[in-house]
Amino acid sequence: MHKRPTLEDVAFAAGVSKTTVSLTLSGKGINKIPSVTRERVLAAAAKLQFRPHGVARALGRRRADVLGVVCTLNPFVELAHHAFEQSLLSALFYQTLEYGYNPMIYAASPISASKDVLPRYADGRSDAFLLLYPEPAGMLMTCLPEMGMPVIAICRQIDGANWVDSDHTAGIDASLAHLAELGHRRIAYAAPSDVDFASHGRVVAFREGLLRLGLPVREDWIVHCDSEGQSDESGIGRLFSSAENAECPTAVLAWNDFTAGEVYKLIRKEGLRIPEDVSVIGFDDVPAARVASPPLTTVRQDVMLMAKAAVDMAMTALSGTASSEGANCVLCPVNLIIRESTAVPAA
Amino acid sequence: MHKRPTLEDVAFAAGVSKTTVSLTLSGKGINKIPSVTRERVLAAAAKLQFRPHGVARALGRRRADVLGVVCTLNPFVELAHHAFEQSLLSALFYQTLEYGYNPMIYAASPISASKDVLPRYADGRSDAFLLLYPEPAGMLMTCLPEMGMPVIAICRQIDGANWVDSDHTAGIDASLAHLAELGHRRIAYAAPSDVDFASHGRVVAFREGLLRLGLPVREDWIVHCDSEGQSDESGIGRLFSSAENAECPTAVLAWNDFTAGEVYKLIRKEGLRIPEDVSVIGFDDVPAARVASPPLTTVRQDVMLMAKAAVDMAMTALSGTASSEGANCVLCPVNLIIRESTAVPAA
DNA sequence: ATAGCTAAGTAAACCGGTTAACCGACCACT
DNA sequence: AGTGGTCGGTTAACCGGTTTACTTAGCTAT
Repeated sequence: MHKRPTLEDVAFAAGVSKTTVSLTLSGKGINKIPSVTRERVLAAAAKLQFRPHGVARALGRRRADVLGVVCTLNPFVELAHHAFEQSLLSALFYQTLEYGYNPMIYAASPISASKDVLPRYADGRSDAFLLLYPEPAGMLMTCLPEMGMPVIAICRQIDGANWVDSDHTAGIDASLAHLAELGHRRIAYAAPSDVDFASHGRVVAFREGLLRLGLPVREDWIVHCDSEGQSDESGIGRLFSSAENAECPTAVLAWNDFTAGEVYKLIRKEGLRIPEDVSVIGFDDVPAARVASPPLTTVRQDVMLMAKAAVDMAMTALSGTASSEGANCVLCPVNLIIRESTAVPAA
Repeated sequence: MHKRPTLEDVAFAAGVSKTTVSLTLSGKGINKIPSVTRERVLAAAAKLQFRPHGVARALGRRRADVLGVVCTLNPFVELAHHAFEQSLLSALFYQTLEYGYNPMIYAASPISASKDVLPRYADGRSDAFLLLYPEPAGMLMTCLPEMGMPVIAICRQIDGANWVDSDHTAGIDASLAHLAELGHRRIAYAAPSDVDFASHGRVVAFREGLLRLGLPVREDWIVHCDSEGQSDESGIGRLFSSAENAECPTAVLAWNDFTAGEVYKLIRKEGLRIPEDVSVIGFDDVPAARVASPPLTTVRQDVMLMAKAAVDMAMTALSGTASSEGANCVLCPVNLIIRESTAVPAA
């Protein structure tokens, strides 16, 4: 465990200068360093077990070969809520490594609210940033680009910025089309209470989709649905406790698979069956969707595709062709995975 | 987007030397720099929006404040298989960030087989490494410590090394005790075919646990069970196709929750019900276990606890107190989560 | 008066690479 | 003989911090 050898040690051992060693090992000296010297250097490097020091390298090249990945890591929220985000993270890691870069994790909120922590981000240790679910007007989305840091927003569409997202509208449309084809005409939407009904893409798409199908949009059927307990009053149970059965929805689109799980519970609490009485469709296609009972029909987001798009985008931005000025956007296709939570509605 | 200010710029603006600025900003100059100078420096730094360059800092201090996390990221394996690993990763990230360190991701196999990529690891960009499921005799486990890199093995108990793992034996014992209490006496074990029955802790604990309970160990009831399709011949189905019903197991311990899902399918293929005919217990408690049908009784590994132990261990190793020589080991407690996949066996 | 100490700060080396600029030798050509 | 070009390197600056060793002024103690 003696001190690690440096470029200079190798240079001395090979009887050449640091420059020659650097050029040889980096491959930049091709057609400048004759092979006889090359061999000498290589032999010396091998004998000393030389390994370039990554930090020094990064400093000299002004490039770290690292992609920052900013995400929310909250220990108080059940990990189950984050199954999709975790899959996406894994996919991002995979794609980043494919390019020979290493992903480095940064925490998003609530720290990012403070201006003091920004130095921890744009400090040269990462060449670009991938932001998962960034606040559109947040510190990071505004400050990092200002400092010349390429930034890619993931799962959030931000005007004027680079972003990658799934085509939520297509997913909702496919869900509605599937339900319509089965014969459903009374369709509700359930989302957690922190989702803004007025603005979010999925809810907007839901309304527009209904209209396009010639179905009425009932605002009282767009409801909040949180984890068990607090959902009774404002929640979904009310939809099905209507006196006249003809007034109940026959299908529910859920915000995501986790919400769909809550919907399952609440529907059953009303004594109804899935899918005989009510059909349910989720979003994301997390692993649990497949093993739910009944297996959940859901819109699958292709995390590997999204990850590849995001990392590609970062690499393009880093390659520094001036074209990197215009914002790049990618809307990834989604797939409706039809399982057993959807069926023809009861007569 | 003009060039980022450096220490020297701040020094010039404040009319002092680089050293003074560095000392002031790092806090090391306390009781050396009078507050009047301090204020001048701070004001200059604020005006210029100075942010120390992390890479330069790391080079100078010979410490990067980064923890390397080495894990397997294989795009060809369904992400569903990795739910537990993903949760553990998230927990590791969280705990690492808590210490003001950033996690950096490295790929494990199959790359790690080659000696050429080691430079990418021990190159000064990470101060220590957390290895998820490392090969006990692999390149990383042997080489990194040799180079003076602290290494923590996670989910794998390696002699002479630092490691953190769950108490698998306790988990198996709790499972067996639960089944025994319900009245089960014929218990099988199912694991994927890449698990070595002879050596792995869980299987060993299974055998020993049966003996301790006075139950017979039937090697033909310790079976392989892979994803659908290839499991028919060597698999679990055979256990239940025995002519005499009295010869069938009444309960199955599964390698993990994913395997338990396969077991569910195969048991049902034989026309048996869970838990009425056969009880099933998993391991890990991934999100899907809760929503399975029936909800799976399983041994929960406390990922946050494991992560904290691992990161603590890394920090201790980095703090450099000589005591870091002896290997540290932590066996984390687990909890049997009793749901609805276990019941009294049929008479 | 002078050695000795402290407070306040600085110069310069250092970390370990990358890279721009330069240099000497040798050869070819005019 | 002089000019220019290529080959095969080298020197030294640089990246942006940290840290060691040293300085200088002012004060005290003897």
